[in-house]
Amino acid sequence: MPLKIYDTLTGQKVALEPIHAGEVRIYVCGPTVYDMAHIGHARAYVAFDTAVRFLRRRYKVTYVRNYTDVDDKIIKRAAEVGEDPAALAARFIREFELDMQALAVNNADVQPKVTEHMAEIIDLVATLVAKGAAYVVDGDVYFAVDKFEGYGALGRRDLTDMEAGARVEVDLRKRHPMDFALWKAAKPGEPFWESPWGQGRPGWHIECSAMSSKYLGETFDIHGGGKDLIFPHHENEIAQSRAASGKPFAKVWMHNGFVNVDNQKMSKSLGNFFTVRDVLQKFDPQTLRYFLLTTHYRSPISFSDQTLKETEARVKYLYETLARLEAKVGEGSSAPPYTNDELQQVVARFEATMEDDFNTAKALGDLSEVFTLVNDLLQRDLGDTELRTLRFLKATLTEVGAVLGLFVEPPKVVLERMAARKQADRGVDQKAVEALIALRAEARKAKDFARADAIRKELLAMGVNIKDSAAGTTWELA
RNA sequence: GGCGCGGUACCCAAGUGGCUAAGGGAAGGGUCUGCAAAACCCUCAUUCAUCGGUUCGAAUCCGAUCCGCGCCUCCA
Repeated sequence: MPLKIYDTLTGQKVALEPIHAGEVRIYVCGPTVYDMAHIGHARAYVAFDTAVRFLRRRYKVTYVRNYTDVDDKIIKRAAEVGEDPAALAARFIREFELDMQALAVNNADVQPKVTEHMAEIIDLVATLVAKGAAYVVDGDVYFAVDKFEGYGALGRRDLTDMEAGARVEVDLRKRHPMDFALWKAAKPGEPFWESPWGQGRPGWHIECSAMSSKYLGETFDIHGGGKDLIFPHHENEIAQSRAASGKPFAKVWMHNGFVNVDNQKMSKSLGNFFTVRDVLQKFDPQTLRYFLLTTHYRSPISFSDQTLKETEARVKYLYETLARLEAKVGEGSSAPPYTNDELQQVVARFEATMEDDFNTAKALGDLSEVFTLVNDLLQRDLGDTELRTLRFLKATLTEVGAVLGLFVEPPKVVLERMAARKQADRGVDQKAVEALIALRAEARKAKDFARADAIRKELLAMGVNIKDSAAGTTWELA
C-alpha cells in the first residue's frame, strides 16, 4: 500500500511518490539555538524522527535538519548574558543534542549550521538579486513578494488582503509591506559576514532554501516543521527557492501541531512554558516520547502533569511486561518462534496504520492487545507453542518499537531509571523500606498476618507498594 | 477583520460514507492471593456540540448556529 501523507499545500492526504525511485529526501526546520529546547521542540522532532524511522523501512532516506545558529534572538540573548553569540549557539546545540538523545531521536543524516553555509546563502541571495526577484536597500536585501506569482499559497493568504491589514512599523524602504529580508546589514557590534552588499548576516528564511538545495537538490520530496512555520517562514522559503531555481520546491509539506498547556498555546509570556529538561526531571524520557505519540502529530496535544503521570504508569506497565517477557524467553531456549496469520497481522496492521499519515496514536492503541496477550500467556502454564509464540511476540514488539523509538533499551534499564528517579524525588530511605519488608516477612512466616498487614500499611503510608510473589517480595513507589 | 483547525463516554484519544463507534485511564464486579499489590477476565457511548439537509445508509458529506483554539508578528 502507498504511504499517504497530509500535505499542507493541497490540504489533503497525498500518496508519497518519491522523485527518485526508492529514495526519499526530507528537510525539517531545526531549532534556533538561543535557549534550551522546550516540549514543543520535542514534539516536532519526535514526530519527524518517527516518520523518518518509518520511511527508512521502505526507502533510502536523506534527512536534513538544520541548526539556526545566527539570528536576532541569538544575538539578543548573547548580549543579555554577556556571552559570545557563536559560543552561546554552540552551547545550546550541545544541550539540544542531549535532549534529543534522551528522547531516542536519531540524528538526521545532515545537520547543517547556518554559519557554515554563508557562501551558499550569499550565492542564493545574489541569484535572486540578479533575477530581479530581490532588491538592495542600504546594505539590506529584500525579496519582492509581488514579483512572485503564487505568494501566499501555502498559508492560504492573499497578498491584497494582507496589504489591507494594518501592520505595525512598516519599513518604508520596502517596496511592498510583505517584502522580507534576505540579508541584513550588520549593526555595530553584531556578528557579520562579508557580502556583495556589505557586512551583514542572513535574513530569517534564506538559510533553509540554501541548505535544502545544497543537500537535497532544488526539488525534493518532503519539507516539514511546526505549524507556526507555515507562514511566513515556509511561504518565504517557497518564494525564494522557486524564484531562484525556476523549479518546484518541496513536493509535500508536513506540519506538526502545537503542544498546549491548559488548552492554550505554550508560551513564555503566559508562563506555561516547559523545557524538555524540566519534564525529564520528573518523568522518564520514554514517558515523554510515548506521550507525544499518543496524539496524532497534526492535532494539538495537551500537556499536563496529571496526564504525564498517567502516561508514566502506562509506560511502566509496558516495560514491566517486556521485562517479564524477556525473563521468560530471553535465554536458553533455541526454539524457533511460532507464528500464524493472526500473529503476523500485528506488524501488517502496524504498517497499514503508519501508512495513513503516520498514525502513531492508533498504532499505540493497537499495541495494547499485544501486551495483554503477552501477559495472558505469561501467567499460564507454558507449553512449547506458547513459549514460541512469546518469542515471536517479543520480536514483533522490538520491530514495531524500533519505528516508534520505544523499547529500544533493555526494559530493566528503563524500569530502574524510573524507580531511581522516583526514589530520589521522594527522598525515600531504601534501607528503611527493606528493613520493614524483612520484618514483615518474619511476621508472615510466623503467620502473624495482623502484624504483617500493619507493616504493609506503614509502608503504604510512605508511598511504598509491595508485591509478594513466589520469588519474594518486591517494592515500588506508588 | 482575513485564513485555518477542532468539539467523540467521567478524563485522554482513534475513527472522515456502510460489519457490534479502536485503545488507554478512572469506576464497578470477578479470577489469583493468608489478605493485598501486580497481571488477567467481565461491565462501562443505540451515540459522536446543536439544528436542518444530501443519501438506501453519516460521527464521517453540505448548510446554519453555538463553543474552544491557532495563524496573520519571533516561535516546534
